[in-house]
Amino acid sequence: MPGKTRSTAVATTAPAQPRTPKPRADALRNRERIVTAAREMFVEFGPDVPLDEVARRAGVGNATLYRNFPDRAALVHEVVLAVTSRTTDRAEEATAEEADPFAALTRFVHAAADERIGALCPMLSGGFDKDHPELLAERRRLEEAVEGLVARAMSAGRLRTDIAVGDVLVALSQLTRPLPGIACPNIDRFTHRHIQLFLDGLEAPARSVLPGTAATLEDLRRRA
Amino acid sequence: MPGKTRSTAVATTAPAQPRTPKPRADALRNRERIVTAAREMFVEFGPDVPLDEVARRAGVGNATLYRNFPDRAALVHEVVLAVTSRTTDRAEEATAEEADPFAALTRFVHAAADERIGALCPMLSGGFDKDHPELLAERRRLEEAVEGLVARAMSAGRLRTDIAVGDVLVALSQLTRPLPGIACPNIDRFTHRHIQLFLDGLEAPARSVLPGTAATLEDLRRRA
Amino acid sequence: MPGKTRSTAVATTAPAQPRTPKPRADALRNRERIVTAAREMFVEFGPDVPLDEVARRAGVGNATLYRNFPDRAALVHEVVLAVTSRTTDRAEEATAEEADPFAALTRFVHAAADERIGALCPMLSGGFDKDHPELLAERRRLEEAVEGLVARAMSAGRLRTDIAVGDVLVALSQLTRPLPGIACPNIDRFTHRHIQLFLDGLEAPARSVLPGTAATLEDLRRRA
Amino acid sequence: MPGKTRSTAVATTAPAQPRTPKPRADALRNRERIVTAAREMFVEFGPDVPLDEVARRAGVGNATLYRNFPDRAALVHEVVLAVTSRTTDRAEEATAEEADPFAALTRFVHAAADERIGALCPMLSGGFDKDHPELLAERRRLEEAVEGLVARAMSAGRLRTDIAVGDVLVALSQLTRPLPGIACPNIDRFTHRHIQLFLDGLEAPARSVLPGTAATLEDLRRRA
DNA sequence: CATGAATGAGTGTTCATTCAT
DNA sequence: AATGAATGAACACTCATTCAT
Repeated sequence: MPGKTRSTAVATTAPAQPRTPKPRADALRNRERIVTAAREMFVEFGPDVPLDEVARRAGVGNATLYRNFPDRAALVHEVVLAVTSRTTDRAEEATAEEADPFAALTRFVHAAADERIGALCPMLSGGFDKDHPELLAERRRLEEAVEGLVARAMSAGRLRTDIAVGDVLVALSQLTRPLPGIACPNIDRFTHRHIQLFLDGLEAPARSVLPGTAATLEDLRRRA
Repeated sequence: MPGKTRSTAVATTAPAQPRTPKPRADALRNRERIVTAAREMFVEFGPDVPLDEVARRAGVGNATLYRNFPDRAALVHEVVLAVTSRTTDRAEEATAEEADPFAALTRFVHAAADERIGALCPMLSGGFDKDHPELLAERRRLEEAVEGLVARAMSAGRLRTDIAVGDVLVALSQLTRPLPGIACPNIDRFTHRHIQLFLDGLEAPARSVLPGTAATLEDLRRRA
Repeated sequence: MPGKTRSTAVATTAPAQPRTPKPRADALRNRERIVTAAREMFVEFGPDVPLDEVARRAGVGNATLYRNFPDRAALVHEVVLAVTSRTTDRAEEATAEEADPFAALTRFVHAAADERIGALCPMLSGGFDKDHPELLAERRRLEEAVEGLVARAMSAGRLRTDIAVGDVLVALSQLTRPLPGIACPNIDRFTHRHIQLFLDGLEAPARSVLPGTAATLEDLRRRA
Repeated sequence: MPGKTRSTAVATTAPAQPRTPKPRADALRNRERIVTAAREMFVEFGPDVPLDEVARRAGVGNATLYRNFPDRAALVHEVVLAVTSRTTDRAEEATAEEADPFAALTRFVHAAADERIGALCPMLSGGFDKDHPELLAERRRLEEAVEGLVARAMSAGRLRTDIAVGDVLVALSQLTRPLPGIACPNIDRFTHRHIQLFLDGLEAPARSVLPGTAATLEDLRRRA
């Protein structure tokens, strides 16, 4: 069921709240522009970009940004949510549209790179709540989707069996992680190569014995 | 000839220099402590740590740090140099001490991870001179050493032939790149797994056709 | 046409500029207060006063100062512009209102002292662009005005002919130059005496042969 | 009796002090070099030059400077003393060697400019004791010498009678005051012209009525 | 509701002065 | 006695966040 992209975060707690009269069209557009600008700039310059710059790129005043996201953590939260959601969409698409299980995994991995999943890494640093329920839910949705891809590929005997979804997602994130201040087009030239090499290493039969133990996404959260 | 670690930049090679009277023991020790502290903290918190914190960790006043390194760029420069040098040493050790070519490469890659080669990535962002002659020389030394490892493994038919030294070093750096604000021991639990998966993907015979073209270290420099 | 005081640099000449929406009243007032405070403090303590102190005297936060003037040079620039402009106004007033040519020059010279023209001297030292077009234009306006005063006095045979406008302005600036850290009222007690002595020396007929050659304002700029 | 230059400040209180064994030749030379360097750099860059730079120009370590002059005030004190003393020497020379009283005054004034008497102005700002007995004595010596020049020129009817020694010295100092950061040779091209104009204004008969009252050097001290 | 302006706290860097060799 | 190194306090400037229009 692909394409089930999350809607705005604040909107949906109770649908029948008379005190939030009307989310005014342009206000929503502003909010969206801010998130988009933030995602781009976090990718390009790291998660420490001056928020005033984000506001400028979004074409709004800085105070508008702060009205929508009370502090940097809130904005990071939203961007993480958005990237996770879009990545999950890619996983679901790959699941739905690729017949071959390993081809599905491969397609997802490269698509996730294009979604800048690597940008999540540096964003997880700062003091923002990685255990926020909303985030947890989204992460679980992602994990489930990728879990499906992994399980199917394993069942088909195409994937080595000593790895888990956490391994895929962490390595993938690291390999696609942007270098702050570096224009992205250039780095892409290499990342898809490296992702592919990594995929080749994931393929069955295993060519080595891996140290440590396979990782889930929750392991990752606990790492912090 | 392993272990040829670079000594400090200022250290006089010729003892008979009348104009550099005496490099005073404690001053050198201080300089060394600063570089060490900086390396640790750059790895742990990223290259934007307050220099005052670095000074505190090194146990010196902030001005002492500035006496030795006029600005942040100079300190980053020195740390990059140090990490590069130590990594090269590991490459030379592996070359000298491992008979099997692929085992040598494997040993080097894991050793480089322990040297935190990934810490170089975020350090390359800021405004510091990536083309400094000293750095260039050291980078060339590293490239040559790894080039040797790669060539030998290829000749032995153990390494796929559509990759180059740049692919190894970039992917390696990315995979071992620290998450700012995250204690390292935890991350290590995973990185060596992922490095190994990547190595498995490098092994001959190639399991896929790679997109793009193989990369040298100079390609990387030019990416910026 | 006296009294044509320069207005603020940003002030829009054409009222129909859609992209500079509204110069907000209080912001302009703040800007003006900063310039005034800076002028006073530069005169009193020299051009090296902590900008935080200037901000405090202006009754604004330091960041407000930096918002209006990105660095010290920008603030100096504005103050130099203001002092030059006000001095020019005095010259034009004297020209317009005094019938006797030498009386006009005399009046201007004493008025320029009261405008603290001497404060310009120390401000010309630091690294700020003395050739900025805006400054150049204003300096030319001043030079022209004083040139008029000098020429008229010379034509009337009241001024010795071996001097030029640069001599007047430089000597005047030097004689009225403030002593950093000294309250101004005291120094005034003497400066007008010395200015007068200098004027007496300027009067025709010349009582000596001057060394060197007469100076224009551009000579002065080139001195730096 | 010209040439009676003051000897070093600290040396001569009592010649037979057993606890100050021997002022070691090189130590004295160092002290002298420091004062000379300081005089030059105060003139060239103002009295705020980093003392480390002064030490470097003097060719000694910074600590040597601090051994001789416990703080900046002490160094300024010494330089003021030296300049005052040398200026006095010029006054005494002019008195002794010039027959014509006004020629003597003229010669002195130009000579004082060459001694950079103007450098005293900015040095009087900082927190240093202008009433130090040593300084007071030297200032009195200068005042007496110039008083003599002025009195003689007045008696001869060559000097207007509504001025005093303070007027001469203050205006002279101001007119020859260096612009920090500006090479001196250039400024000289103008100063001697302006001094001459001022002298012409001093000449009898007076061409105007001066405001305020004539000033002594002690008036100047009190200004602060 | 949206904005530009204001703010204070934080960081990089310099310098006068003291300390250890 | 002389030196290079060390230090903390000061200042310039930036940025997240709040306020007034």
